[in-house]
Amino acid sequence: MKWVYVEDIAAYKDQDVEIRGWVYNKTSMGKVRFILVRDGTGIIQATAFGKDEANPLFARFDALTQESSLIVRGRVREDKRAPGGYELSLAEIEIVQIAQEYPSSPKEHTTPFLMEHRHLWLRSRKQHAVLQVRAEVIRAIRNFFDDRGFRLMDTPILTPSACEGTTTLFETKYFDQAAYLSQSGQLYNEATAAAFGKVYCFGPAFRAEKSKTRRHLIEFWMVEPEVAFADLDDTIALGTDLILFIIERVLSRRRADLEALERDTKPLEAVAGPFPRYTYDDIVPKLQEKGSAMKYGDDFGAPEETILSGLSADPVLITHFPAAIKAFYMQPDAARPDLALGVDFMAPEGYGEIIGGGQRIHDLELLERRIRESNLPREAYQWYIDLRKYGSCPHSGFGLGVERVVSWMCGIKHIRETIPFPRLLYRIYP
RNA sequence: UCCCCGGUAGCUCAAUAGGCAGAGCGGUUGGCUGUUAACCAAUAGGUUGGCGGUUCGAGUCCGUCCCGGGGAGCCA
Repeated sequence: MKWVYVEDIAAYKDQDVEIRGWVYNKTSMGKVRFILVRDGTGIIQATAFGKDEANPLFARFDALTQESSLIVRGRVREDKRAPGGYELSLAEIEIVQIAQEYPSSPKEHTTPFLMEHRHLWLRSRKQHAVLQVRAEVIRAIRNFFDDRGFRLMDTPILTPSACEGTTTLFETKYFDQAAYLSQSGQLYNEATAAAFGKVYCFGPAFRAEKSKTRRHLIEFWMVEPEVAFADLDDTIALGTDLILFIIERVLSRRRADLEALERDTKPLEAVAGPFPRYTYDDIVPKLQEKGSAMKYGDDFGAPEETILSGLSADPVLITHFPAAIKAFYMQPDAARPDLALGVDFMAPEGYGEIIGGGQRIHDLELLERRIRESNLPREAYQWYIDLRKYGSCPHSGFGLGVERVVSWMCGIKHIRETIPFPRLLYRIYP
């Protein structure tokens, strides 16, 4: 008998098939029995009628517990009463393992309990839907760059020096020396971009910050493109195209998952581009008008992100930040050297910053000066400085946080549900 | 790191003013031919997060520690 998956079941109407999976739930009415069988791709109801105690089918049915693994065989039948439109008329149950008493029921649970059982929580409908969307977002990102001639250049996770402040880095041993878990592949991207023109890296980033918010993970995934000879406007255009592409893919391919999450898709459908664009100088008075207490020269806090989120149905772009609050490698504006040619993309609906990027310094002397002013160890950056000696050119790129985009697509409140095993400030288990 | 909240049965929660620790779900047993978190009946299930204190008596009050949750700050 053919082993099939629930997501393909419609193709097997009125045929005998085999499904391998787990008991999502079961119920019995005396002479009619139902098993909701979950196989990883979907859930189908298997039904059996009768009350023949000699029939091993019924004895096996009775033995099943929640999340027991099993193989069911039977005929696929169209039935309007069944969710999904199809159910399986049971001919045979083969028990693979009887699950011990399952710690969670299909009823309500608190966040600490669910997080403690994250390895099992993944089996539930909503978590399944979120992670399907995540997989789609990642696939969309890879397709987007691969189809546009970008080369995937993996950057190291173990790095020899602090790229930014050491307080935000995880330190580990590298034989006899110290090493740090990468916060970003960007500096290495600048090297590969000079070798391949258009590159991207895609991997985990680690931050040892004691951030305890719904928008931060200690370990998160980031895609970072870098393009040689591209300026700030080029990188804004690229980021805009990427976001529109991701939304289109999720809407066209994961609509059923968005429905399972009760995500109102209208705000996603409304995102069109080009995205509204403000300079830092323009946006600060606007924020102050709307009640923000920030002063010129401050970075955005949570209240500012909320106001920015409400300005448009599209993501809102902020450019030309004061150089003092941005990273050392940001290219200053030619006309206003106190401003950096950086851009932040703020997602609508309160999902915060999803892209941060900009143009990098390509002038040797300027970069050396900025490294000195930032009190960074010159030796550690020698290779990075070299890039400005040998065929330097203007270049730009950005980083997009995968989990924040997935949160936004799914319309879920907390970023911890957008990755199978979130690393949080007070949680590293499971 | 700071502010706020919480920890009682496997889970979700009750327990007047300090006075016998309970219910629903889940488990088990039985019943029921269309259930979707079924329903009906019965039944088992407890070191009230740890330590110390006040009291005739502490789940409840006090101290302290631990573990979580919400928010702020921090945050290429």
